[in-house]
Amino acid sequence: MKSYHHGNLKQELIDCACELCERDGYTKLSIRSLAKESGVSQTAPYRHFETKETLYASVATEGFKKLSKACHIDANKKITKKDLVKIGCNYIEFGLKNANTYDLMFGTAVGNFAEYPELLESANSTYENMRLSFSKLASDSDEVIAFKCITLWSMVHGLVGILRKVQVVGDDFEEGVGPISTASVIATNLEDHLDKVLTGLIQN
Amino acid sequence: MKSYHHGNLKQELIDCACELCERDGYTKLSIRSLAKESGVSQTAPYRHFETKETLYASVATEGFKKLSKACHIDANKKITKKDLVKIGCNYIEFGLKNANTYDLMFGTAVGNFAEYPELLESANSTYENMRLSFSKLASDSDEVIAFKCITLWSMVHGLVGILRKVQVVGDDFEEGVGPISTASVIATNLEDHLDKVLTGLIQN
DNA sequence: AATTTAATGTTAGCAGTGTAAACATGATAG
DNA sequence: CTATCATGTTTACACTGCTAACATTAAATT
Repeated sequence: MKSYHHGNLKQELIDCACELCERDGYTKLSIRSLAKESGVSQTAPYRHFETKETLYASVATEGFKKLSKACHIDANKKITKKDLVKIGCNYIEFGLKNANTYDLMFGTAVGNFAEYPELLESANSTYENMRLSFSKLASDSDEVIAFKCITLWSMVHGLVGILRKVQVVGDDFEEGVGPISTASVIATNLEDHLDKVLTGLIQN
Repeated sequence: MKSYHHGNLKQELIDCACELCERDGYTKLSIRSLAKESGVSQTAPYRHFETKETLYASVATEGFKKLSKACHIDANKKITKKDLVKIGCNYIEFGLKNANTYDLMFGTAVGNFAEYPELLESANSTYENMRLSFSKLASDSDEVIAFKCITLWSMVHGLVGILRKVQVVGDDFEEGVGPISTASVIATNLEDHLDKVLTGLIQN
């Protein structure tokens, strides 16, 4: 004897969308199938999400919260280079393990973050977290800190993209020198790799 | 008096798709609208592209050819660090100026490159180009060369992603330290930035 | 040269999508 | 108790990818 009003539809839709997005990719997600999954009429979701993009924004927001948590470091203790390497590793791990959600967060599915305050907030806070960690590593100027932060971010972001893509590019054309084996070497030695690059970054 | 057979439909569809993809993003592209644009019936494209993904693959292939050209360096002359910086800059410029096509090339729209030989070929050749340039810079082992190549690639790939994304994240929350202004500093000093990172990379 | 075959195009139609409009229900505020 | 408003439903439209059956014409075979 189900009641006319669902009671918790919005949250249930978001949760369900997060799962399906991660499982099948956001392109496979449809509002209608989502509604059916929650046992509700096809257009019920529109009472909670103006458009599909709004739903995407909610999923992306959840994603940034998780990413933020994965890259968070205890603010009290002293920060070392090793900690930043850890942050980078955790970031990459998140990107690889939540690849489909990551696409939603950094792709073009959500056009303008500014239209979704919660998304903007969660994305900015992810950045701010990383920035704070850098600020505790050395007594650089704010500009230098921000610069290093963006550099690390683009580095790990790029690695997520390339490590994923390379799996899909097919076999190596030369033994041990092709992109796949090289990428897998990097992937299995992520810490070393990030350490090297960070060392160069920090000392300049 | 148009004839029943178009004569050059496949190429015209690809050209048109490339334009529309770049203008509106590949998600806005539909086979039907593409057919209409070429003055042909809705299902005519299916004689040349098994599925929409096949069409995507063709557009992506064109993209890699252009990227390859943009990152190509005369094989005869001696290669210096400056040349590699130039390659990186050209890569990033391509990614920013052809953002929507770039999404198609590096996103998940085309699942498995191996299913599309031409795409695989053009993507691998882009990598191979970059690898060759590195091999002429110093007498490293093949493994080291490949490693440096993947590292540069992921670096510039990441910068493309972050530089684009940051435009969308909204205003800085602190004067001059937010991601936007920092990213724009990097963007307007790309050469310096890449030079710094490459220096660290090459010397280790 | 005539005829078969294969490539390329069309028509009709299915199942699925996002979304808007009009209406129904029921929780809550007055 | 009643009016309001958030939430859900029904219906409908225009669009999509794609398939099957059929039409036309270019190319290959006899």
